[in-house]
Amino acid sequence: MTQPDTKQRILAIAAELFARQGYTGTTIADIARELGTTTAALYYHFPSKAAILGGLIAGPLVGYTRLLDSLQAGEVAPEELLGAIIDITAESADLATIFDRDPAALAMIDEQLPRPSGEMIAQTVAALTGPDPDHAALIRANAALGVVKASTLAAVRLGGGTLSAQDRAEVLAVALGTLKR
Amino acid sequence: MTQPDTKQRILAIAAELFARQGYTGTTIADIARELGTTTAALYYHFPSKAAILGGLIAGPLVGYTRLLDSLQAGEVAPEELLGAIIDITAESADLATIFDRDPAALAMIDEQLPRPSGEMIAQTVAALTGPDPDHAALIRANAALGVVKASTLAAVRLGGGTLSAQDRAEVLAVALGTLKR
DNA sequence: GTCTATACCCGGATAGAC
DNA sequence: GTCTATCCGGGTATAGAC
Repeated sequence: MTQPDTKQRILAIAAELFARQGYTGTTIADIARELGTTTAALYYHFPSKAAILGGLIAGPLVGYTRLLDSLQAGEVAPEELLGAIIDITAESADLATIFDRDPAALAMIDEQLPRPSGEMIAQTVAALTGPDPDHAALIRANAALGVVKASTLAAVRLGGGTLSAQDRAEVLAVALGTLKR
Repeated sequence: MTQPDTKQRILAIAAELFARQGYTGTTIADIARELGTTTAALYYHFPSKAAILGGLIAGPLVGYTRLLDSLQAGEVAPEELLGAIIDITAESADLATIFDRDPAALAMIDEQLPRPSGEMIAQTVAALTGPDPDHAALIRANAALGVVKASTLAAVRLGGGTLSAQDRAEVLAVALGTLKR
């Protein structure tokens, strides 16, 4: 009930501004203004701008990492995998938008990640294609991820910030459809 | 046969660097270094960095504008429309990547466009859904465009820079599949 | 924890000689 | 058409008082 601490407020403000204006397009001064303080005050809570972004991804990242680890363990049905990615995307739509739109931001924190982002994507594609994929299989796996990203974000926008169960089912059905010939 | 004039070389270099590092992530100095001159020399050929980007889009833009105008005229089958977009995307894959990844770049030249980019996209979606679309139709139209973007670029990458007829057919089939329930 | 003030750097752009 | 030199603005980050 109490006012969330300053650190959390900063993260909330940053999430919104980064999503709206992009990471590089948002200045420390922008965040400070919204926060009602000066830029110097920000540096008491975070050592750098990159650290703020790092604080934003920390949460969703563990979820996605866990998901990828479960791929290692055994077979995961595409339905389950895509569904999970849809949920992660919807829950952190702001964040997905940031990285979708600002590769510089991604490059900036790529080294801080447990695994480089490119590897995580490759791993996801591999899980969707199965072993020894041909061109068509790769195209379809990429299509499925493209669908998930594009239409989940579109659906969240249409739903005013949330993904309805109906829309989720629709997105999932479409994404699964791309995998089948 | 002769060495392409400097203006064209600059555009070629910029296209590659913008695609690799993003628009904001590429400096005038980067381009000049690759060109083998200084930054000042660049400004003899182009009045600004934005003008270089403007020079890059000029070509593909007329193609896409023509396509949208043909939508106005009469009915265009989704197959034809999506096929055309696939071709435009493949032909200017670098460019597509730039705008895919750097909305700041898009905003920067949005005013120079004959129509704002958002309007062009809305028009494209509308052509795919038909009149009075419901949520599902909108999701599927966005999915189709997401497929076209993501998997055309993936296929071009796989093909070492070109889109084979086979891959084109595959992408188109997948994209069309998302529109049907 | 927050302020004022400022250092520092980097990127875009210009002036003017050659 | 290209150079050297430089300006200018903005953005990150720091120093040190309060």
